Amino acid sequence: LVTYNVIIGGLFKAGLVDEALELKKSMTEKGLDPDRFTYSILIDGFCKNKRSREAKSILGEMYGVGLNPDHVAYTALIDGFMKEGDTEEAFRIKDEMVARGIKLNLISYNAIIHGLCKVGQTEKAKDLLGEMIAAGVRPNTQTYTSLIEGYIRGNNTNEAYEMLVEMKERNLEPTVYTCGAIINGLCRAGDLERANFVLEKMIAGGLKPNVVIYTTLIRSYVQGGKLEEAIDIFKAITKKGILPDVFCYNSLIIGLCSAKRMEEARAYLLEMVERRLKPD
RNA sequence: AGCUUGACGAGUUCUCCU
Repeated sequence: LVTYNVIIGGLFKAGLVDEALELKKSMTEKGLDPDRFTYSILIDGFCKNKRSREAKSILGEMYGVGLNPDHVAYTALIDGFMKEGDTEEAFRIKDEMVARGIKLNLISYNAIIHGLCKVGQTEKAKDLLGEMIAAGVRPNTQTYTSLIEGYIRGNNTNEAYEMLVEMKERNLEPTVYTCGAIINGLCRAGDLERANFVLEKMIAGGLKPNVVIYTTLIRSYVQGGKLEEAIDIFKAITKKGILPDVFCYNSLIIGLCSAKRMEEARAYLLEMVERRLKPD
């Protein structure tokens, strides 16, 4: 049974939905009944393949065979609808879950909060933060990072800062992700000065900026027409041993191309191929 | 030394600026 579950999960991850369902059918034919894990894998599998509707019908099937979906099954489904942008349906599932006496945990709340922040409903996400705290579920760094990102994307710097403060009050330390979200927000607001300030702060605080952070800055310099600075960062990080990824190369190449510096752009293209990166 | 069948795992590029 465990073997089947693992393989079904693997097929879903590879996008082979039909094959996964085939395998589920054949296990039933062999007299092996899918268990609660199998069903959660199916639900999550459909969701990850953007087929949350079908995932929901699996939930019905579970009840049909007398298995009670647990918080994992419900959370997977909620996350699926959230990722498809159907927040209404996600909330209906959440209500159903609560009505059946299943409590939301940290992961469930994070899925909802992250989804809301992504679609710009950060205020509603903040309400859920309140709800989870009231329910005795402790938010973690990831919870606050989602909220900070949401506020910063909505140009609500004050609220974003407020979240950062609240996070620290709970003894939660910002991570590279948190700083990345903040730097990205500042860059998009055109405030490179403060973005660099945050960068300094994070280094001073013992966090190591990664390619993602530097790509954010490179892109921002490129957009601001400061191509030389962008190239400098690129060279500096390569020297530090940080390997530029496709995103990073693309950002720089875009800058060079718009400045009609095609020779250099071509050189970077060759360099990325040499590094076994696949230009997209 | 081994994150050991299932859920959030978060931040960065482009698609001619909608």
